[in-house]
Amino acid sequence: MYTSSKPLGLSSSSSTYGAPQGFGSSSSPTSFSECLHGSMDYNSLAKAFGLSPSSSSEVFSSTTEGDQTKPIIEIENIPATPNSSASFSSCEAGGDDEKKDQKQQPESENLDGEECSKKVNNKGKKKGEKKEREPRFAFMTKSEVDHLEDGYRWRKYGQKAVKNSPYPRSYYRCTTQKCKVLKRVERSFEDPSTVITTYEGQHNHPVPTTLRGNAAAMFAPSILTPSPIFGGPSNYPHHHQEFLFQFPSMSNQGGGGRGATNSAYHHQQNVNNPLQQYHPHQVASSHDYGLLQDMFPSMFPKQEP
DNA sequence: CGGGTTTGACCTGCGC
DNA sequence: GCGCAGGTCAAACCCG
Repeated sequence: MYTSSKPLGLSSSSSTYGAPQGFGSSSSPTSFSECLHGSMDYNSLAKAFGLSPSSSSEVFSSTTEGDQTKPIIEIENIPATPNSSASFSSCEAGGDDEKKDQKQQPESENLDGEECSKKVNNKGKKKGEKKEREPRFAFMTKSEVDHLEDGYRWRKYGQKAVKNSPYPRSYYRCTTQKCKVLKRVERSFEDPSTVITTYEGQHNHPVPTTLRGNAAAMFAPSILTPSPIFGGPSNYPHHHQEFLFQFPSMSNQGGGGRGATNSAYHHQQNVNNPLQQYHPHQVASSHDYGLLQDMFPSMFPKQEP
């Protein structure tokens, strides 16, 4: 079981987030990647997944036992800092970080030469500048490889051993200039076959088209489009990945709470096409369905009256 | 040679 | 205040 026994401890005080467009404008994004690069703001994401911006870390997960397909995704809500207001406005995000940054500003300005070279952290930072924390969301993926192709190009900038885990955590940042999206990848110590990927921020550019192996085409559309990729050997030319959105508490919105798994959905469904788990006729209330229609029109077609 | 990875050092936040 | 753990930096290294 993939539960919240290992809280990811995500936190966020969002600031500049793109105008909420949601998933469902007429030019509906159809890929997970689009979600990542800013077609969807965090609030919409949170809302769509039944998350409350003011709630603490919520983890939703499940697995389908007894089948080769054991896809898991966790969408986590990243709350604003406890002391800040519940909104995700840019103003409120600034207040908190402001303090941090002043604190983060030692006497480096007086350092010269070699001394300065040791204070690597003070480079390019001036008083009053703040390090903005972007909203994050995380998901778990069954994969044999740590770094999942998501259509974007990433550059690894660090790796750290994780406490209580034999697996290190890797830190990536988008290689596109001016794109500040970060990504952390770690393997679950509870289930080594599960990779936990955390995205922070939104891409401000389209998915690169000239990727090695055309990963963008390979990965992105497959997430939200029911396709043979689920449940079959399939379109993954390079490695094996299994993937599934796990919508939290669709028919019990707000009742789940931290770490509550939507166990009502995670079994007895068509494991060969996990996406069908979330077919509206089966799981979603009308209200949720509306949200889902907005989010994933391809998955939740409009119902004729 | 340019771009990506590795890795040790450093910084910060947080709990005690 | 101290220690720990997470996060970031950047030099060194690797590779195509």
